[in-house]
Amino acid sequence: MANLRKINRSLPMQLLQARESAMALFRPMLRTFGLTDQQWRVIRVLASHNNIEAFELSQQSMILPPSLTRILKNLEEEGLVKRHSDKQDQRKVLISLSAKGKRKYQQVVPESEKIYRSIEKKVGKKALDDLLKQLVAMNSSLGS
Amino acid sequence: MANLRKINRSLPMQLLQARESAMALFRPMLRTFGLTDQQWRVIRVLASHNNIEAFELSQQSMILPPSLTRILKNLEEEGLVKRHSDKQDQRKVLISLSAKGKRKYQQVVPESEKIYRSIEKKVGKKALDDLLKQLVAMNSSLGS
DNA sequence: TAATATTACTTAATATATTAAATAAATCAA
DNA sequence: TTGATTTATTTAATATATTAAGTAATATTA
Repeated sequence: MANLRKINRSLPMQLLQARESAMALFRPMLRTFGLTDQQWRVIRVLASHNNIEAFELSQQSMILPPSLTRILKNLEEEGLVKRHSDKQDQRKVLISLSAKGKRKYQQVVPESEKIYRSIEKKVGKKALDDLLKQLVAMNSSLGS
Repeated sequence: MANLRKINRSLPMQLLQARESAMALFRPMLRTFGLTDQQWRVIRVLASHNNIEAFELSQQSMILPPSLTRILKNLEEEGLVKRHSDKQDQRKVLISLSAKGKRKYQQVVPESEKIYRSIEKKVGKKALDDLLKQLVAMNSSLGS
């Protein structure tokens, strides 16, 4: 049967595998803090914004709005985030980290940095920087 | 508050975004064939193996066994794949494409190639080749 | 300004992801 | 050869992904 390019030369597949390789190093640490990958993405974005709109948060954390709705509900129940409705525009929901959420973030940061540095060590700092640059370039040329 | 590296310099985040940028180009085409991303990954692996073990298929398609179980169940109900149990080792399940599955694959291949070439054009063939090489290198140095 | 359209989010329905536990067949060790 | 262990897969439970449809508030326009 005529074949498509070998799967190991498929860009989306290699990206998926690369992401898995990387996340596999972070995941056990996140789990010890009781966080899923997605929850950590959300908390991380929130840590650099006080009061961000749900739509913005959705974009920056790469989580679609319906998923975000449930993730925020769970994070709110755990007391890590707070939701307020925008006074100017009652359709909008503004989200921020609670004090507890900020503490959680501060706890995770150094562990995350450790792992990031171990990746830099394995892959090589230059190779990693190059890769990041290429990914950024590709993302912009694919019009993300 | 002390911050982690900017999220746009995070490797896992860039990989996620890059994959999304790429898949966004394939997804509408796959949907016109009634296929999810994962179903297509499975079919694609099956197309280059006649009779593959579930575990091997899981590895090559980057889908964990519990997800694969359901995906195969759905593909089987649609008549695209067949399952047999291994005569030598009754624990194993061997999977293959049906004639209908092969036809589906043959229909998708040229459309997929078109999209791949359009990506090559946007990103540049050399840049794309370099990126793939770096991803392969990273995957092996992270011991995937 | 009333009808329409748009925006921002949520709900619903189905598919997949993740972790743990269960099952059944094969292998190993005493 | 039997009992314990390992292997290959499935089931279960909960979380997230995706698409479509729904809701309420805001903006537009005739």
